[in-house]
Amino acid sequence: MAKYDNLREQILEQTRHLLVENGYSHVSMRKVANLVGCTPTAIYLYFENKDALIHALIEEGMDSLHQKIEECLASESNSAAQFKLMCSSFLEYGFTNPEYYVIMFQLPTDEMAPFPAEKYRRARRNLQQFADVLHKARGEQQPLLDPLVDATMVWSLLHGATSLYLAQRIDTRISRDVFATRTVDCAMSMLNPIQQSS
Amino acid sequence: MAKYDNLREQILEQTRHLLVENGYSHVSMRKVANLVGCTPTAIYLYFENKDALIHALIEEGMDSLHQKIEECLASESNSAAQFKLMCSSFLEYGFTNPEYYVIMFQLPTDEMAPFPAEKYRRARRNLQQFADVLHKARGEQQPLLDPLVDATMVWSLLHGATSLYLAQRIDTRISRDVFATRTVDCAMSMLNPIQQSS
DNA sequence: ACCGTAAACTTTACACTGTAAACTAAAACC
DNA sequence: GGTTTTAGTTTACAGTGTAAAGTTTACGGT
Repeated sequence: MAKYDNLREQILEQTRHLLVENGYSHVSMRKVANLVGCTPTAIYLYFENKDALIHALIEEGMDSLHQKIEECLASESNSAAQFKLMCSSFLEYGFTNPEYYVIMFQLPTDEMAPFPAEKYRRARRNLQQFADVLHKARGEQQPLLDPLVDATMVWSLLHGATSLYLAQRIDTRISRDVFATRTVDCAMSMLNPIQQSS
Repeated sequence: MAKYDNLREQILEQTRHLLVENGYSHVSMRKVANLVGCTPTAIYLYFENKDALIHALIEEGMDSLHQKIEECLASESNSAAQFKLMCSSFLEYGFTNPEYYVIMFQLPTDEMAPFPAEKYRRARRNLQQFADVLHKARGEQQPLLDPLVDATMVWSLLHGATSLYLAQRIDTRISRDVFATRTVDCAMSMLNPIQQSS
Protein backbone atom coordinates (compact mmCIF):
# COMPACT_ATOMS: atom_id res chain seq x y z
CA MET A 1 0.00 0.00 0.00
CA ALA A 2 3.01 2.25 0.22
CA LYS A 3 3.05 4.16 -3.02
CA TYR A 4 6.59 5.51 -2.58
CA ASP A 5 9.53 4.00 -0.88
CA ASN A 6 10.54 6.21 2.00
CA LEU A 7 8.56 9.25 0.95
CA ARG A 8 9.77 11.14 4.00
CA GLU A 9 13.37 10.81 2.89
CA GLN A 10 12.50 11.82 -0.67
CA ILE A 11 10.76 14.92 0.62
CA LEU A 12 13.77 15.88 2.69
CA GLU A 13 16.08 15.25 -0.23
CA GLN A 14 14.17 17.45 -2.64
CA THR A 15 13.68 20.17 -0.05
CA ARG A 16 17.41 20.19 0.56
CA HIS A 17 17.97 20.34 -3.17
CA LEU A 18 15.58 23.27 -3.61
CA LEU A 19 17.12 25.06 -0.65
CA VAL A 20 20.71 24.71 -1.80
CA GLU A 21 20.02 25.46 -5.45
CA ASN A 22 17.57 28.32 -5.11
CA GLY A 23 17.56 29.49 -1.52
CA TYR A 24 14.91 29.45 1.15
CA SER A 25 12.51 31.74 -0.62
CA HIS A 26 12.05 29.20 -3.38
CA VAL A 27 11.19 26.35 -1.09
CA SER A 28 7.47 25.81 -1.29
CA MET A 29 5.35 22.80 -0.47
CA ARG A 30 4.11 22.60 -4.04
CA LYS A 31 7.58 22.77 -5.55
CA VAL A 32 8.87 20.09 -3.23
CA ALA A 33 5.84 17.94 -4.03
CA ASN A 34 6.32 18.39 -7.76
CA LEU A 35 9.95 17.33 -7.54
CA VAL A 36 9.06 14.31 -5.48
CA GLY A 37 6.06 13.47 -7.62
CA CYS A 38 3.53 13.47 -4.84
CA THR A 39 0.83 15.93 -3.85
CA PRO A 40 1.58 18.93 -1.64
CA THR A 41 -0.62 17.70 1.17
CA ALA A 42 1.15 14.37 1.30
CA ILE A 43 4.06 16.23 2.88
CA TYR A 44 1.83 16.93 5.86
CA LEU A 45 1.73 13.23 6.63
CA TYR A 46 5.39 13.39 7.51
CA PHE A 47 5.90 16.98 8.64
CA GLU A 48 3.50 18.99 10.72
CA ASN A 49 3.93 22.03 8.52
CA LYS A 50 6.49 23.88 6.47
CA ASP A 51 8.32 25.06 9.58
CA ALA A 52 8.80 21.50 10.79
CA LEU A 53 10.17 20.56 7.39
CA ILE A 54 12.68 23.39 7.54
CA HIS A 55 13.54 22.53 11.13
CA ALA A 56 14.65 19.11 9.94
CA LEU A 57 17.11 20.81 7.61
CA ILE A 58 18.23 23.20 10.33
CA GLU A 59 19.10 20.18 12.38
CA GLU A 60 21.16 18.81 9.52
CA GLY A 61 22.98 22.12 9.32
CA MET A 62 23.61 22.30 13.04
CA ASP A 63 25.03 18.81 12.97
CA SER A 64 27.37 19.43 10.06
CA LEU A 65 28.57 22.65 11.68
CA HIS A 66 29.09 20.80 14.90
CA GLN A 67 31.11 18.18 13.12
CA LYS A 68 33.22 20.84 11.45
CA ILE A 69 33.96 22.37 14.82
CA GLU A 70 34.81 19.01 16.29
CA GLU A 71 37.37 18.59 13.53
CA CYS A 72 38.98 21.86 14.56
CA LEU A 73 39.44 20.49 18.05
CA ALA A 74 40.89 17.30 16.70
CA SER A 75 43.36 18.83 14.28
CA GLU A 76 45.02 21.20 16.74
CA SER A 77 46.34 20.59 20.20
CA ASN A 78 47.04 24.13 21.31
CA SER A 79 43.76 25.59 22.52
CA ALA A 80 44.49 29.03 21.07
CA ALA A 81 45.08 27.40 17.70
CA GLN A 82 41.88 25.43 18.15
CA PHE A 83 39.99 28.61 18.85
CA LYS A 84 41.43 30.33 15.82
CA LEU A 85 40.58 27.43 13.58
CA MET A 86 37.07 27.26 14.98
CA CYS A 87 36.51 30.90 14.14
CA SER A 88 37.75 30.67 10.59
CA SER A 89 35.84 27.43 10.10
CA PHE A 90 32.64 29.07 11.27
CA LEU A 91 33.13 31.86 8.77
CA GLU A 92 33.94 29.43 6.01
CA TYR A 93 30.87 27.40 6.81
CA GLY A 94 28.66 30.45 6.46
CA PHE A 95 30.37 31.68 3.33
CA THR A 96 30.18 28.36 1.54
CA ASN A 97 26.78 27.21 2.77
CA PRO A 98 24.76 30.40 2.64
CA GLU A 99 21.42 28.63 2.29
CA TYR A 100 21.99 26.52 5.35
CA TYR A 101 23.36 29.47 7.26
CA VAL A 102 20.26 31.48 6.42
CA ILE A 103 17.81 28.92 7.73
CA MET A 104 19.99 28.21 10.76
CA PHE A 105 20.61 31.74 11.94
CA GLN A 106 18.78 34.29 9.88
CA LEU A 107 15.26 33.08 9.31
CA PRO A 108 12.82 35.88 10.09
CA THR A 109 11.79 34.95 13.58
CA ASP A 110 8.43 36.65 13.48
CA GLU A 111 7.32 34.69 10.45
CA MET A 112 8.42 31.35 11.67
CA ALA A 113 7.92 29.04 14.59
CA PRO A 114 11.05 29.06 16.74
CA PHE A 115 13.39 26.13 16.50
CA PRO A 116 12.01 23.71 19.09
CA ALA A 117 13.64 24.00 22.49
CA GLU A 118 14.67 20.38 22.82
CA LYS A 119 16.47 20.46 19.49
CA TYR A 120 17.96 23.82 20.28
CA ARG A 121 19.99 22.31 23.03
CA ARG A 122 21.91 20.27 20.51
CA ALA A 123 22.43 23.42 18.54
CA ARG A 124 23.82 25.17 21.56
CA ARG A 125 26.63 22.67 21.83
CA ASN A 126 28.31 24.81 19.22
CA LEU A 127 28.27 27.92 21.37
CA GLN A 128 29.30 25.94 24.40
CA GLN A 129 32.36 24.66 22.57
CA PHE A 130 33.41 28.19 21.75
CA ALA A 131 33.01 29.05 25.41
CA ASP A 132 35.05 26.07 26.56
CA VAL A 133 37.92 26.63 24.18
CA LEU A 134 37.92 30.34 24.86
CA HIS A 135 38.15 29.60 28.55
CA LYS A 136 40.98 27.12 28.10
CA ALA A 137 42.89 29.28 25.67
CA ARG A 138 43.03 32.01 28.22
CA GLY A 139 44.78 29.57 30.43
CA GLU A 140 44.97 30.24 34.06
CA GLN A 141 44.04 33.86 33.65
CA GLN A 142 41.36 35.08 35.97
CA PRO A 143 37.94 34.01 34.79
CA LEU A 144 36.50 37.13 36.29
CA LEU A 145 34.05 37.41 33.48
CA ASP A 146 31.61 34.77 32.53
CA PRO A 147 33.10 32.77 29.67
CA LEU A 148 29.59 32.35 28.30
CA VAL A 149 29.27 36.09 27.90
CA ASP A 150 32.61 36.33 26.14
CA ALA A 151 31.79 33.42 23.88
CA THR A 152 28.60 35.26 23.03
CA MET A 153 30.71 38.25 22.03
CA VAL A 154 32.77 36.06 19.74
CA TRP A 155 29.63 34.59 18.31
CA SER A 156 28.18 38.06 17.75
CA LEU A 157 31.26 39.06 15.81
CA LEU A 158 31.30 35.92 13.69
CA HIS A 159 27.57 35.97 13.08
CA GLY A 160 27.59 39.66 12.26
CA ALA A 161 30.47 39.23 9.85
CA THR A 162 28.82 36.29 8.14
CA SER A 163 25.47 38.04 7.92
CA LEU A 164 26.90 41.20 6.45
CA TYR A 165 28.98 39.22 4.01
CA LEU A 166 26.04 37.12 2.86
CA ALA A 167 23.87 40.20 2.53
CA GLN A 168 26.63 41.72 0.40
CA ARG A 169 26.85 44.63 2.75
CA ILE A 170 30.62 44.57 2.93
CA ASP A 171 32.37 47.31 0.99
CA THR A 172 33.53 45.83 -2.28
CA ARG A 173 37.00 47.27 -1.73
CA ILE A 174 37.45 44.68 1.02
CA SER A 175 38.22 41.25 -0.38
CA ARG A 176 36.65 38.20 1.08
CA ASP A 177 39.99 36.90 2.28
CA VAL A 178 41.00 40.11 3.97
CA PHE A 179 37.59 40.30 5.56
CA ALA A 180 37.74 36.77 6.91
CA THR A 181 41.33 37.07 8.09
CA ARG A 182 40.72 40.32 9.89
CA THR A 183 37.57 38.97 11.48
CA VAL A 184 39.49 36.02 12.85
CA ASP A 185 42.25 38.35 14.13
CA CYS A 186 39.57 40.35 15.79
CA ALA A 187 38.11 37.27 17.42
CA MET A 188 41.59 36.26 18.56
CA SER A 189 41.99 39.58 20.30
CA MET A 190 39.05 38.55 22.45
CA LEU A 191 41.31 35.97 24.02
CA ASN A 192 42.70 38.82 26.03
CA PRO A 193 40.07 39.39 28.65
CA ILE A 194 38.15 42.45 27.66
CA GLN A 195 38.54 45.24 30.11
CA GLN A 196 35.35 46.42 31.63
CA SER A 197 34.32 50.00 31.25
CA SER A 198 33.93 52.42 34.10
CA MET B 1 -10.31 64.89 -8.90
CA ALA B 2 -7.99 63.90 -6.13
CA LYS B 3 -10.02 61.46 -4.10
CA TYR B 4 -7.63 61.49 -1.13
CA ASP B 5 -5.44 64.24 0.15
CA ASN B 6 -1.85 63.10 -0.16
CA LEU B 7 -2.57 59.43 -0.68
CA ARG B 8 1.15 58.72 -0.92
CA GLU B 9 1.72 60.03 2.57
CA GLN B 10 -1.25 58.10 3.94
CA ILE B 11 0.12 54.91 2.41
CA LEU B 12 3.50 55.48 4.00
CA GLU B 13 1.89 56.28 7.32
CA GLN B 14 -0.18 53.12 7.44
CA THR B 15 2.68 50.97 6.19
CA ARG B 16 4.83 52.37 8.97
CA HIS B 17 2.05 51.68 11.41
CA LEU B 18 1.65 48.08 10.24
CA LEU B 19 5.40 47.56 10.34
CA VAL B 20 5.91 48.90 13.82
CA GLU B 21 2.84 47.23 15.31
CA ASN B 22 3.04 43.82 13.69
CA GLY B 23 6.43 43.48 12.01
CA TYR B 24 7.46 43.13 8.42
CA SER B 25 5.71 39.84 7.81
CA HIS B 26 2.34 41.46 8.39
CA VAL B 27 2.86 44.24 5.91
CA SER B 28 0.85 43.41 2.83
CA MET B 29 -0.44 45.60 0.07
CA ARG B 30 -4.02 44.66 0.87
CA LYS B 31 -3.68 45.41 4.58
CA VAL B 32 -2.11 48.77 3.88
CA ALA B 33 -4.85 49.54 1.37
CA ASN B 34 -7.58 48.56 3.81
CA LEU B 35 -6.15 50.82 6.51
CA VAL B 36 -5.88 53.70 4.08
CA GLY B 37 -9.28 53.01 2.57
CA CYS B 38 -8.11 52.70 -1.01
CA THR B 39 -7.66 49.71 -3.27
CA PRO B 40 -4.46 47.64 -3.22
CA THR B 41 -3.54 48.56 -6.77
CA ALA B 42 -3.79 52.26 -6.03
CA ILE B 43 -0.54 51.88 -4.09
CA TYR B 44 1.18 51.05 -7.37
CA LEU B 45 0.49 54.57 -8.57
CA TYR B 46 2.93 55.85 -5.95
CA PHE B 47 5.31 52.96 -5.44
CA GLU B 48 6.66 50.71 -8.12
CA ASN B 49 6.08 47.63 -6.01
CA LYS B 50 6.16 46.40 -2.45
CA ASP B 51 9.95 46.56 -2.34
CA ALA B 52 9.93 50.23 -3.29
CA LEU B 53 7.41 50.90 -0.54
CA ILE B 54 9.62 49.19 2.01
CA HIS B 55 12.67 51.00 0.66
CA ALA B 56 10.99 54.27 1.53
CA LEU B 57 10.75 53.11 5.13
CA ILE B 58 14.33 51.84 5.08
CA GLU B 59 15.35 55.34 4.12
CA GLU B 60 13.42 56.72 7.08
CA GLY B 61 15.20 54.29 9.34
CA MET B 62 18.62 55.09 7.92
CA ASP B 63 17.97 58.77 8.44
CA SER B 64 16.82 58.44 12.03
CA LEU B 65 19.81 56.23 12.81
CA HIS B 66 22.07 58.76 11.17
CA GLN B 67 20.57 61.51 13.25
CA LYS B 68 21.04 59.48 16.42
CA ILE B 69 24.70 58.99 15.55
CA GLU B 70 25.12 62.68 14.81
CA GLU B 71 23.81 63.40 18.27
CA CYS B 72 26.51 61.18 19.71
CA LEU B 73 29.11 63.29 17.98
CA ALA B 74 27.53 66.47 19.25
CA SER B 75 27.14 65.44 22.87
CA GLU B 76 30.73 64.35 23.43
CA SER B 77 33.99 66.08 22.57
CA ASN B 78 36.45 63.28 23.26
CA SER B 79 36.51 61.03 20.23
CA ALA B 80 36.80 57.86 22.29
CA ALA B 81 33.71 58.88 24.22
CA GLN B 82 31.99 59.65 20.95
CA PHE B 83 32.85 56.22 19.66
CA LYS B 84 31.58 54.54 22.78
CA LEU B 85 28.32 56.46 22.68
CA MET B 86 27.89 55.65 19.02
CA CYS B 87 28.22 51.95 19.73
CA SER B 88 25.75 51.89 22.58
CA SER B 89 23.36 54.08 20.60
CA PHE B 90 23.50 51.70 17.68
CA LEU B 91 22.60 48.81 19.95
CA GLU B 92 19.85 50.78 21.59
CA TYR B 93 18.45 51.72 18.22
CA GLY B 94 18.25 48.09 17.20
CA PHE B 95 16.83 46.92 20.51
CA THR B 96 14.10 49.54 20.61
CA ASN B 97 13.23 49.65 16.92
CA PRO B 98 13.34 46.00 15.98
CA GLU B 99 10.97 46.37 13.05
CA TYR B 100 13.01 49.12 11.48
CA TYR B 101 16.21 47.27 12.19
CA VAL B 102 14.86 44.19 10.48
CA ILE B 103 13.98 45.93 7.25
CA MET B 104 17.19 47.95 7.32
CA PHE B 105 19.68 45.17 7.92
CA GLN B 106 18.03 41.80 8.00
CA LEU B 107 15.59 41.57 5.13
CA PRO B 108 16.13 38.33 3.26
CA THR B 109 18.23 39.54 0.39
CA ASP B 110 17.27 36.81 -2.02
CA GLU B 111 13.59 37.57 -1.72
CA MET B 112 13.90 41.26 -2.11
CA ALA B 113 15.28 43.78 -4.54
CA PRO B 114 18.45 45.29 -3.08
CA PHE B 115 18.27 48.73 -1.59
CA PRO B 116 18.97 50.99 -4.58
CA ALA B 117 22.61 51.96 -4.96
CA GLU B 118 22.09 55.70 -4.99
CA LYS B 119 20.15 55.58 -1.74
CA TYR B 120 22.63 53.20 -0.27
CA ARG B 121 25.29 55.85 -0.33
CA ARG B 122 23.34 57.85 2.18
CA ALA B 123 23.02 54.75 4.28
CA ARG B 124 26.75 54.25 4.18
CA ARG B 125 27.33 57.57 5.85
CA ASN B 126 26.69 55.68 9.05
CA LEU B 127 29.53 53.26 8.52
CA GLN B 128 31.80 56.05 7.38
CA GLN B 129 31.17 57.91 10.59
CA PHE B 130 32.19 54.89 12.59
CA ALA B 131 35.34 54.69 10.52
CA ASP B 132 36.14 58.38 11.01
CA VAL B 133 35.65 58.40 14.74
CA LEU B 134 37.52 55.14 15.13
CA HIS B 135 40.40 56.64 13.22
CA LYS B 136 40.40 59.80 15.29
CA ALA B 137 40.01 58.01 18.59
CA ARG B 138 43.15 56.07 17.89
CA GLY B 139 44.89 59.37 17.69
CA GLU B 140 48.20 59.56 16.02
CA GLN B 141 48.70 55.82 16.21
CA GLN B 142 49.86 54.26 13.05
CA PRO B 143 46.99 53.80 10.64
CA LEU B 144 48.69 50.75 9.27
CA LEU B 145 45.39 49.04 8.79
CA ASP B 146 42.59 50.39 6.74
CA PRO B 147 40.18 52.17 9.11
CA LEU B 148 37.35 51.05 6.84
CA VAL B 149 38.18 47.42 7.54
CA ASP B 150 38.31 48.02 11.26
CA ALA B 151 35.07 49.94 11.21
CA THR B 152 33.58 46.99 9.39
CA MET B 153 34.73 44.78 12.26
CA VAL B 154 32.98 47.04 14.73
CA TRP B 155 29.91 47.01 12.58
CA SER B 156 30.01 43.22 12.38
CA LEU B 157 30.12 42.98 16.14
CA LEU B 158 27.29 45.44 16.67
CA HIS B 159 25.16 43.97 13.92
CA GLY B 160 25.76 40.44 15.10
CA ALA B 161 24.91 41.35 18.66
CA THR B 162 21.74 43.13 17.61
CA SER B 163 20.66 40.31 15.31
CA LEU B 164 21.19 37.62 17.90
CA TYR B 165 19.41 39.68 20.50
CA LEU B 166 16.42 40.34 18.25
CA ALA B 167 16.27 36.68 17.27
CA GLN B 168 16.27 35.85 20.99
CA ARG B 169 19.32 33.72 20.49
CA ILE B 170 21.11 35.14 23.50
CA ASP B 171 21.26 32.87 26.52
CA THR B 172 18.54 33.96 28.91
CA ARG B 173 21.04 33.99 31.77
CA ILE B 174 22.60 37.06 30.18
CA SER B 175 20.58 40.19 30.85
CA ARG B 176 20.03 42.73 28.15
CA ASP B 177 22.03 45.32 30.02
CA VAL B 178 25.00 43.07 30.63
CA PHE B 179 24.89 42.02 27.02
CA ALA B 180 24.83 45.58 25.71
CA THR B 181 27.50 46.79 28.12
CA ARG B 182 29.84 43.95 27.33
CA THR B 183 29.30 44.41 23.62
CA VAL B 184 30.25 48.05 23.90
CA ASP B 185 33.32 47.15 25.96
CA CYS B 186 34.23 44.70 23.29
CA ALA B 187 33.85 47.35 20.60
CA MET B 188 35.97 49.72 22.67
CA SER B 189 38.75 47.18 22.75
CA MET B 190 38.87 47.52 18.99
CA LEU B 191 40.25 50.98 19.51
CA ASN B 192 43.55 49.28 20.17
CA PRO B 193 44.75 48.37 16.70
CA ILE B 194 44.13 44.69 16.25
CA GLN B 195 47.30 42.78 15.86
CA GLN B 196 47.57 40.87 12.66
CA SER B 197 48.07 37.18 12.73
CA SER B 198 51.11 35.43 11.42
C1' DA C 1 -14.10 -15.79 1.98
C1' DC C 2 -15.65 -11.67 3.85
C1' DC C 3 -15.88 -7.68 6.61
C1' DG C 4 -13.95 -3.81 9.27
C1' DT C 5 -10.37 -0.92 10.08
C1' DA C 6 -6.38 1.55 9.46
C1' DA C 7 -2.57 3.43 6.56
C1' DA C 8 -1.16 6.14 2.75
C1' DC C 9 -2.27 8.81 0.09
C1' DT C 10 -5.31 12.41 -3.43
C1' DT C 11 -8.93 15.83 -4.31
C1' DT C 12 -10.93 19.79 -3.34
C1' DA C 13 -11.23 24.01 -1.22
C1' DC C 14 -10.19 28.36 1.44
C1' DA C 15 -7.99 32.39 2.56
C1' DC C 16 -4.18 34.64 1.73
C1' DT C 17 -0.17 36.95 -1.22
C1' DG C 18 1.92 40.46 -5.10
C1' DT C 19 0.72 42.63 -9.22
C1' DA C 20 -0.64 43.11 -14.44
C1' DA C 21 -4.33 44.78 -17.50
C1' DA C 22 -8.29 46.94 -18.51
C1' DC C 23 -11.80 50.03 -17.32
C1' DT C 24 -13.94 54.49 -15.38
C1' DA C 25 -14.90 58.98 -13.64
C1' DA C 26 -13.49 63.51 -12.94
C1' DA C 27 -10.58 67.48 -13.80
C1' DA C 28 -7.66 70.35 -16.94
C1' DC C 29 -6.60 72.24 -21.23
C1' DC C 30 -7.28 74.17 -25.84
C1' DG D 1 -17.39 71.48 -26.03
C1' DG D 2 -14.39 67.93 -27.19
C1' DT D 3 -9.82 65.77 -25.99
C1' DT D 4 -6.45 64.39 -23.13
C1' DT D 5 -4.60 63.45 -18.58
C1' DT D 6 -4.90 62.18 -13.79
C1' DA D 7 -6.37 59.30 -10.19
C1' DG D 8 -8.12 56.00 -9.17
C1' DT D 9 -11.25 51.04 -9.32
C1' DT D 10 -12.41 46.42 -11.09
C1' DT D 11 -11.14 42.19 -12.45
C1' DA D 12 -8.07 38.63 -12.93
C1' DC D 13 -3.94 35.51 -12.61
C1' DA D 14 -0.57 32.79 -10.61
C1' DG D 15 1.33 31.69 -6.55
C1' DT D 16 1.39 30.57 -1.28
C1' DG D 17 0.33 27.39 3.23
C1' DT D 18 -2.83 24.14 4.81
C1' DA D 19 -7.56 22.19 6.53
C1' DA D 20 -11.06 18.75 5.49
C1' DA D 21 -12.94 15.22 3.20
C1' DG D 22 -12.68 11.46 -0.06
C1' DT D 23 -10.27 7.40 -2.08
C1' DT D 24 -7.57 3.38 -2.63
C1' DT D 25 -4.96 -0.33 -0.86
C1' DA D 26 -3.46 -3.65 2.52
C1' DC D 27 -3.95 -6.28 6.56
C1' DG D 28 -6.20 -8.80 10.72
C1' DG D 29 -9.76 -11.32 12.59
C1' DT D 30 -13.66 -14.49 12.36
